[in-house]
Amino acid sequence: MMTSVDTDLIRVLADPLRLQIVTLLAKETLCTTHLVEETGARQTNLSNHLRVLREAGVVETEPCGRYTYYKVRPDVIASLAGQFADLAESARNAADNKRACP
Amino acid sequence: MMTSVDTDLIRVLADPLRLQIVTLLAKETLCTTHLVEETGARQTNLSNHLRVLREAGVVETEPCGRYTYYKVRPDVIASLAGQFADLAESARNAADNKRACP
DNA sequence: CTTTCATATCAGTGGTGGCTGACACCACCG
DNA sequence: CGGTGGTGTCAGCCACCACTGATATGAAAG
Repeated sequence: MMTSVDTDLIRVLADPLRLQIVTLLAKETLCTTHLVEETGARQTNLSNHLRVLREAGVVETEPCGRYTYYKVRPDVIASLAGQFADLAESARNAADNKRACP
Repeated sequence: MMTSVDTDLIRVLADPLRLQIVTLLAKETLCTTHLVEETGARQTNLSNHLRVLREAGVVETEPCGRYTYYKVRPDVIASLAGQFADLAESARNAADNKRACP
């Protein structure tokens, strides 16, 4: 039981556009051009967010000619899911574990 | 397979202090005074964050005399864990699902 | 080699959100 | 009842982050 969630990772995913990117990449591997079409955001904006996701280890790149493909790393997302699952499990057990009034 | 995560809920948990509050409350039910001692933050600051957590449905209050006890709602955290688990599952299946270059 | 296109990087800027101090409210206790 | 202590609310300030435009890089096409 760890009951400690990686704050930095959550902060990375807390942005609407970044979460949309991850959701899209979770369905299929895409390159930046596809993401521009899907999200409607500017290329520069997407590139910045992709850099954040890359540095956080959420996505990984795969050059293909002059295109760059992005894919999510499932283990990172699964790890986060596990951390929240542990937190929920801990919360269930702590329901009647109440500290006395001071 | 939903593959859509609640952005607002993540944004609520993306704050370090709020996540610390949730982590503490996942271990035992506490009142505001305890949280002030544990986190070292000002009472006003904590009250503001607790309001955000309350409005997001992450925690619920239980008045006890002139104290107010807070506890986390495990099902909310569990739901979030499930959403991330679905996302990770979707990402695993999408590993070789690559869209053609434009 | 030059052009073109995809992508990344950088500096500047505006808006959102967190922290704080002052104040209001409510429950206990003398 | 009045005092005390716990808690919530509000307005203001400040910092951080997302978005943008300009620019650099790098690879294919002609």
